[in-house]
Amino acid sequence: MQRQTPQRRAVLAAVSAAKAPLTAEQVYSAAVCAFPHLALTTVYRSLDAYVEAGLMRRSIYDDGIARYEIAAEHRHFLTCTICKKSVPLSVCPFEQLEEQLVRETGFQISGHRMEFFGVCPECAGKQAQKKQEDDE
Amino acid sequence: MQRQTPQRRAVLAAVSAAKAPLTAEQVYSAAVCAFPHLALTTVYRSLDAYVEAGLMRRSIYDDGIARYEIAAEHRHFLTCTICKKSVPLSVCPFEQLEEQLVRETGFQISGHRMEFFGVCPECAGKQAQKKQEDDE
DNA sequence: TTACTTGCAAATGGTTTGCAAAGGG
DNA sequence: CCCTTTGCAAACCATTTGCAAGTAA
Repeated sequence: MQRQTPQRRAVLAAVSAAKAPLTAEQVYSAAVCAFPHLALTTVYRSLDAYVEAGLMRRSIYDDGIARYEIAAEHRHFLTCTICKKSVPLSVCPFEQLEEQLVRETGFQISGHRMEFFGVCPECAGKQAQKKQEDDE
Repeated sequence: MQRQTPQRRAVLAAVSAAKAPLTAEQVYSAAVCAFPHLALTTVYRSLDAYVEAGLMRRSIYDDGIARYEIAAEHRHFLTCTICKKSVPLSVCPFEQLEEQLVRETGFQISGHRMEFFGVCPECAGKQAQKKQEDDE
């Protein structure tokens, strides 16, 4: 993270504006409006630079695709295993647990990730509907 | 998961014997001894079949590579961000939190994943040592 | 017998890298 | 000016897929 460029500003703006973690492709789509000549490669390198600088966090989801978000925004999500929709959670009850882990393992804990998986109300409704149709 | 084959038995045995989640490559290495003509593709397909059947769980780590483990073994890990070593945790204090999430979101929760990141005692020691050398 | 499985080889696709040109400080 | 950054194209590499031959039930 040594230099400011319009490309990096566009990338940062895109990630900052998002209300959920974005894929590199999504960042590209959002940033290309602000900087039309942008290359996807540059998005990857800018994101890496921001992660390296500690400004963003990178998580690889179960689909194998990485998402990026502002590091300061410490959030957890509840993800529907059917439609992949994510609901951000407000709670993060782990400070206490982290202290305990430090005592037990000697690690200097720098972060954590937690994700719940399940079926959201809409998908559950559709499944029930489908099952009923199949039974007829 | 419709048929039993020596290949699948070898794959299941490898994952069962492991004390930590394995990559497909690692499963292959372990299973090839029991079944020398095994193909990596077959390992992937067998693992998929077991995951589909609910017998195994698949998680993609931050290096982008998937690990497989027996689904019944519900465990969390503490991972060193420097040497990547993982320490399995004994605790899983989330049943209560899951209930709360069901009430708040209406999701039918089927699972979760939680991972802590930090620096293990050895890496911290090496870092301190290196810093001291740099200062001289 | 007859689907399901396997092995091989090739394709896929998100991500990374080499290199010459562009541009920030 | 120097060194980082960019864009393009090509490489990477874990994983997936097509297909013909093999095999469990």
